[in-house]
Amino acid sequence: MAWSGELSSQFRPDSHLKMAPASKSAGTAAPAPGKPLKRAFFDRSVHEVAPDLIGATFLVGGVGGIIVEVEAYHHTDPAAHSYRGPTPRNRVMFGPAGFSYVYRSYGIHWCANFVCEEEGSASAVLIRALEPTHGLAAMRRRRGVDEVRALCSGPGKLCEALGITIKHSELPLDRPPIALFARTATPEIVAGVRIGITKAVELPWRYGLKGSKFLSKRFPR
DNA sequence: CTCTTGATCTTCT
DNA sequence: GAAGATCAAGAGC
Repeated sequence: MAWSGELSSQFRPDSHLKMAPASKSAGTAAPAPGKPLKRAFFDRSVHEVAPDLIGATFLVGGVGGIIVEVEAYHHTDPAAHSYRGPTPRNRVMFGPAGFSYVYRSYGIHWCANFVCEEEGSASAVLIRALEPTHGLAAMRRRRGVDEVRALCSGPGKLCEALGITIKHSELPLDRPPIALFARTATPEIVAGVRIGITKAVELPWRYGLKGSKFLSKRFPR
C-alpha cells in the first residue's frame, strides 16, 4: 500500500509534508494537498468559506483526508447553535475566526466545526465528510470497520476516525494537532439542503464535492 | 433499496 | 423535561 507508514496514535504534525497522497484508492477527482491554510482564510463570510473548504485536506494528529462535504451555519439561522446567543457550549463561535468548535451530538457522537467571520458573528462550518487519505489503519482501528467509504462519511464518523473529542474544541486551526491544507485545483461543487435539522430546513447551505463516493448521503439531482 | 427505532447524555427551557 | 447539526441495526419490500 502507498501509505504503509502507519501513524501510531502518536502525534506527528508535519509528517504529511513528505507523504505521497495515500489514496490510489477508488477513483477520486480530488487534488493533492496544497499549502497550509492560515486563520485568515476563515475570516470572511461563512458562505464563501464553506464551499472553499471542499477539496481542502483536514488532518488531526496526521490522520484525515480531503473534505468532501460541509454545511454552513450562522447566528441569524434558526438551525445554528449560536442562534439564541452565547452559552458555555457555543461560546467559541462568538470569538474570532479560525478556531474549532466541537460539540456532543445525541449524547453519543462528536461533531467538528470551523469558526468563521469576524468576532461576534458566530458562524461556523460543520465538517460532514472526508475522503480518507492519511492514516487509514488508525481510522479503521478507531472506527472498527474496514471499508474506506464507511470511515469518514458523516460528521460523527469522521470525528471518531480522527480521534476528535471535546478536547479538540476551541483550538486554533493552523497549529498542531490540527492541520489544514488548501486545495490545488477548483473542484466541481454541488449544493443542497442540510441534513438532520428541523429548523430552516429549506436553506441550501450544504456543499459537496460533485460525484464523490465519500459523502454522508447523496445530493438529490 | 427505504424506513423505523434505540442508544445515550448534554444543553437549555 | 424535551430536543437534538447522528449512527447502526433490523424489518420490510
